[in-house]
Amino acid sequence: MSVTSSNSGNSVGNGGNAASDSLSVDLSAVIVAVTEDEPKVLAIRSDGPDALPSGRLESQHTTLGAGLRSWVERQTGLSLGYLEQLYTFGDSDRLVHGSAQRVLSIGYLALVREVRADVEGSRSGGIDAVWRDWYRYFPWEDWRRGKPAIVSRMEGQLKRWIAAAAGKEERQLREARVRFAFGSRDIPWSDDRVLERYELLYEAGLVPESHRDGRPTWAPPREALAEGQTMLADHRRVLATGIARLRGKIKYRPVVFELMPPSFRFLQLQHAVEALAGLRLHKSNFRRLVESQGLVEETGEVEAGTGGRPARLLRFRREVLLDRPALGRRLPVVRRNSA
Amino acid sequence: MSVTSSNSGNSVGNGGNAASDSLSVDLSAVIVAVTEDEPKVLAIRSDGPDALPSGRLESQHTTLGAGLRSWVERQTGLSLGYLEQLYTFGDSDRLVHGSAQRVLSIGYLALVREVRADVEGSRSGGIDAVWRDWYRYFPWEDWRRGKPAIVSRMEGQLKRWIAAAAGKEERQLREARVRFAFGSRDIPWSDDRVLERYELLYEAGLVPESHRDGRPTWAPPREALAEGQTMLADHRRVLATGIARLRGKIKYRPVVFELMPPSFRFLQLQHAVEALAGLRLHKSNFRRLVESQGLVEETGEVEAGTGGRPARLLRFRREVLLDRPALGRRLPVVRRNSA
DNA sequence: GTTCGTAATACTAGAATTGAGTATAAGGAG
DNA sequence: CTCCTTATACTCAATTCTAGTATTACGAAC
Repeated sequence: MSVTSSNSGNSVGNGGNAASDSLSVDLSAVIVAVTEDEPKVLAIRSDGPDALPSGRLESQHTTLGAGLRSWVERQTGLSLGYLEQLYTFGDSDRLVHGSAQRVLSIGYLALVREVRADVEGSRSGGIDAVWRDWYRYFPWEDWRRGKPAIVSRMEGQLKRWIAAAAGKEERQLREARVRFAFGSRDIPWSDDRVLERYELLYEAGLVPESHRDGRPTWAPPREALAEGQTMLADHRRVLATGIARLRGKIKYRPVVFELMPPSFRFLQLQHAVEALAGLRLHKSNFRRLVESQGLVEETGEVEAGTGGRPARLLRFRREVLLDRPALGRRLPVVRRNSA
Repeated sequence: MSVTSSNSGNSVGNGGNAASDSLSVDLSAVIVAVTEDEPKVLAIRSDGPDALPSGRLESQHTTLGAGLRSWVERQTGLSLGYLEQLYTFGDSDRLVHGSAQRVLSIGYLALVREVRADVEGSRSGGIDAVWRDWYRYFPWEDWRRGKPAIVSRMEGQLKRWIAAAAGKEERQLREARVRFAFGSRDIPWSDDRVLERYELLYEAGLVPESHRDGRPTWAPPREALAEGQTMLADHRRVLATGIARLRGKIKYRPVVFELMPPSFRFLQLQHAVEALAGLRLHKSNFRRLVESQGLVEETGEVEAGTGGRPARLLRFRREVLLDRPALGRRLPVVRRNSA
């Protein structure tokens, strides 16, 4: 069955070759948890670089998301809570060898409530899945303890990449992109430009993947910067997309709670957000923000033994999931009359 | 080549059938323009219902987006400016007949600067492409002249759908979903929940598509509500996704300018945003918002003959595209010291 | 050639939200 | 009992929003 009966004859790409020359579709998942104030992602370990959990799409399930869910559950024993489609990656210039086969990969972001002990290092189904701190792959993204040293080193390298541009125009473009992604005097560093930063490093040849794919726009001195662990194929790019999306989303949707245990302390919540955003937050203002939105309620219990005054325990008010207005209103909508 | 060499044996869906049982991938595009203060979408006209421009993916181009671009340009003569991937639709429960073949469809959102006269009604390449006011497909989304009558009618129907729920729990869930999507006393109607509203109407059988697919959860009285024009297959769902994304995006990224002519008046800009958002905006506050962000600059010219005092013409400051900080900062980040 | 409708632009009082703290309470360890 | 640590409560100034009003300047109708 062809979806657009009216123009099913039109193809993307010049319609030379017939039906489809060997196309395969993978699903891959960025599965995130927060354990002890550190952001974790589920990775598949092997002799080569780590990979994200992924597998071939088959026509078993009615919904793409449902398919991913049941497959992850079977393979890892994890029950995914929140699940969201990220992006479909299909650029054939990112393939290791320009094989005739195009691989589409549909990336998903999943949030799970807590790391279950039996997953850590388990090999159910022959898969060796481990929880990894995601800053292992993106050390430059963690600003909780101030600007990481690696960022300064990168900035130096990027400056050379800018200087190495072909013409003046290209040079200015590169400079603007770097300033946008990494910040500058007037532009603050923004936590959710994870993908932009990674793409820039890829283009500048500062990340092993781009050499492997054979397409850096510039070769840095010697292996100037291989910091941050590589992943298989374009998985790091998918992960960057996931982190960016999550960082963007916590700002206007109560998704953090998908990562919290059923009851938690305020500071615990704050640390979780900080872990994800890679930033430190202002304590009392964060508290006010959460309280003013009615996102949590007290369980009635307190937790002592955390080294200070005992904290009241909180739980997420599930109701708000269906109530919460977008919260990021920006346009000045007319409320009553007037123009 | 298999992307995850470490676990290439694992497939989504139980690994019964081999490689792939006939999978085809389409690209489809929601191409938006604003003409004379009305939001337009490019539709393919035929004897059946309208369709979105779409075509089979082939392995010609290195990038999915580039493929879509060149194909649309060839077919319609339109040069797409802004292009963004929307979502990959692959739910096989939305297919007209449960054929064995699964169709994935990767939706894109494109913004074009202005309706070129030669496209209106042109049939370049045998395609009959027309610009349609998008409220033709979603009449309930236009609140610029207050709450549309159709919304009140829908609310009545939805109330019955709620009442027809199986158990108490299902009933409450339905109610919460309706309140979330359509607003209520305490929850304001939110312009960007276009998809949620459409999905709800689909489930409640208030939209012809759901009967066609044979899966309404409830049959409304007689053809109670067939308002808003249908589209082919799930194209209206794709369009809803596109509108929702665009409405969400104009709030924190300067994308409207992609739809404006090179120079324009303030009120013109405001009307464009209003057309997209389906809402009226507060004039002076909108002006302040735009000005305070340095999004525009005066061209030096004025435009008379608009019925009132002549307006200074503006142009978009392209620089901000690379500068603008996210603008929707929400988290209370620590700026200096302190905790 | 004055008057009226409409649009453009300027200005503003008051409310609400934020940023950045300080002050106080209440455990546990030594 | 004193100190360290964390929790919770309050505060104050700066900024940004809301909802206006006021003024300027055309074009058209009379």
